[in-house]
Amino acid sequence: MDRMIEGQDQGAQAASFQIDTMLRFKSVANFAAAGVGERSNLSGLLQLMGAEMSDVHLVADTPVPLRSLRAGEVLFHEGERAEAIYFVRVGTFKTFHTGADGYEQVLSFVGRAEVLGFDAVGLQRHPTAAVALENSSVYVVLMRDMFALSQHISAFGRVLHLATGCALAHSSELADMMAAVAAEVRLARFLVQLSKRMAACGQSPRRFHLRMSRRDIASYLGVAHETVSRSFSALVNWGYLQVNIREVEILKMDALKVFACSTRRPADEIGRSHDAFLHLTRPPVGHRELYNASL
Amino acid sequence: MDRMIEGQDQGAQAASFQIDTMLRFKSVANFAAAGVGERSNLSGLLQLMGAEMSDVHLVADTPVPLRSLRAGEVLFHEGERAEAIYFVRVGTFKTFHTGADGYEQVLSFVGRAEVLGFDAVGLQRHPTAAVALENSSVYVVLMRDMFALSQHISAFGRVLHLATGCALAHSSELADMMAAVAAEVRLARFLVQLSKRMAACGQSPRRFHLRMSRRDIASYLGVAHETVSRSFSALVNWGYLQVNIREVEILKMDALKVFACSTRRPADEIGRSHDAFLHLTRPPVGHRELYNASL
DNA sequence: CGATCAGTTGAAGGGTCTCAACGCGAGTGG
DNA sequence: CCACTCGCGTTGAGACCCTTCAACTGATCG
Repeated sequence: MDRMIEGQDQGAQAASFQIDTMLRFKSVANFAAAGVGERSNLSGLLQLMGAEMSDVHLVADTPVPLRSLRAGEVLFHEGERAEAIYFVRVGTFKTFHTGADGYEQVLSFVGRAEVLGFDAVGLQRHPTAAVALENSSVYVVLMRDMFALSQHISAFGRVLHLATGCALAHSSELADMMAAVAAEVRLARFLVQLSKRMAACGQSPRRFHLRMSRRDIASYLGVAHETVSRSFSALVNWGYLQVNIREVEILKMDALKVFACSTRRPADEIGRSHDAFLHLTRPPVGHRELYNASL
Repeated sequence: MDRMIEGQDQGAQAASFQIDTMLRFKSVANFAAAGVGERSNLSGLLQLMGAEMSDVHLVADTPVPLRSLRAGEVLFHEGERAEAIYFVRVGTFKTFHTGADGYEQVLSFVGRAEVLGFDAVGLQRHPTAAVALENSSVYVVLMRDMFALSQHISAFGRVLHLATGCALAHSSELADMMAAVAAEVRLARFLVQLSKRMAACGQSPRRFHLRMSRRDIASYLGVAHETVSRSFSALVNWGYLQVNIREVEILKMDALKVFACSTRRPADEIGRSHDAFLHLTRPPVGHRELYNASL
């Protein structure tokens, strides 16, 4: 709403956009000197993001730097000047916002073939931080190259739009998560969402390994980490899944999904199936009727 | 419905209460400058979004359809086929997701010069619905035109990227909102955020009119609507602001911002300790280090 | 082997949800 | 014009889930 374009290269502007893309990639050398490891090219990025092969071969030789991170390493800090956006090639990240009192609010978990740092576009600085949860590597696309690339290479423009659209959709899932008042429901939704994303990556949707700690999950879901632990125990007791520290196996996927759909009850809907007596560690479905809409 | 152009010109307000909405729009400087005269071409859109004039004049004659909506009217339904993205020219919208049981989760409030419906890019259908909270109008950019426009017209590409980046940043603010467990803090953050956005639109950040109902706010904040009401009362009692139904006036902006920063735990202690109302420096009881995770 | 951290579980207290009731304004139709 | 309805907003009271503090286990590490 205020300043927009002036951030990256206001002097350049329209004229610079006519410059050949390859020329602008001189900056790659600088980046490599700054500690970026091996180099890859645009075709790899586009394939990763699922672009059509017919589009890919045209631009196969455009270089794109790559950056590898160890578990716990920081990709970018909060408030840092935003110099690039990133596409996750392998690994997992968490993005978070640190409050004035030091409270760490996890905002998203980002996996393979997803974008990182795009929310810095339009601001000069990253509004969030990102750290690797495991050994990972990302494609690095400099901000000043982004506009040119998306204009000159249609495949990249499409990929970028798709990825940001998905990122936007993901962030609304976070709201869905927190919308559920009951902590067990939040956790169930989290697991269902995770399961879907595992499936999308070609991995098993029923049995997977959590990359994030209980504290991260707790922050993401907006509850205390003890509550996450208790919720895991509850879901196990009810037979939905099996848990061993960070190994999760979903035993009854359909039932879990149904359970995950329970939301705060709308004001106009009145649950009549009231049974005040079964409220202790019991039925997998239908317990705590107060929060479940009668199905 | 009592809708008014809140903000800097209180004098003109009282008189314009009874005047037809459209007439009032013409009388306000902002709208007059933006050109209410149905200039439905790309240059209007780009100006709205803050693009540089040097970029705008080059493409001034590309037509872009416009759509007007009355208060309560639906822009697009959830699950509907996504055919376009929208840029808000005038008015306010809410986007929301309807659960299987009918619970309506509000995901965002979208105002002037912001994007709507971009999360549908990549999916064929809108993952969320959008309805107008007041009489509004939007620029309509068809999906099939979007790629071409952003490739051939650099200004549009920039504007699109910036807008989506802002949308992403906004959605993370929602998480910040829900992260604060205390309901009063959530509401305080909501008001602070709203205040900033009003200021960004050139309107008064201290006194404004809420376009959304208590229920919408409640859904957005993830609490019951009664709790929102109680939280308003609490903030008023503590002297932070004055409220009359949907009219809000912030009395102590700095104190409110400080209060909004408190995470987790009794908003009580902070709010009630205003014996000496010079209580600006408040380390919010930092005993929440437990939530800091590894780095 | 202490030290530290992640994860689990228990007990107590408090904040929020739900269920009520009430006042208020707008739209409606007799 | 007025009674009526309906939705919005407020407030009170009780139930209950979550937070907090605490202790305990097991794993990793120097």
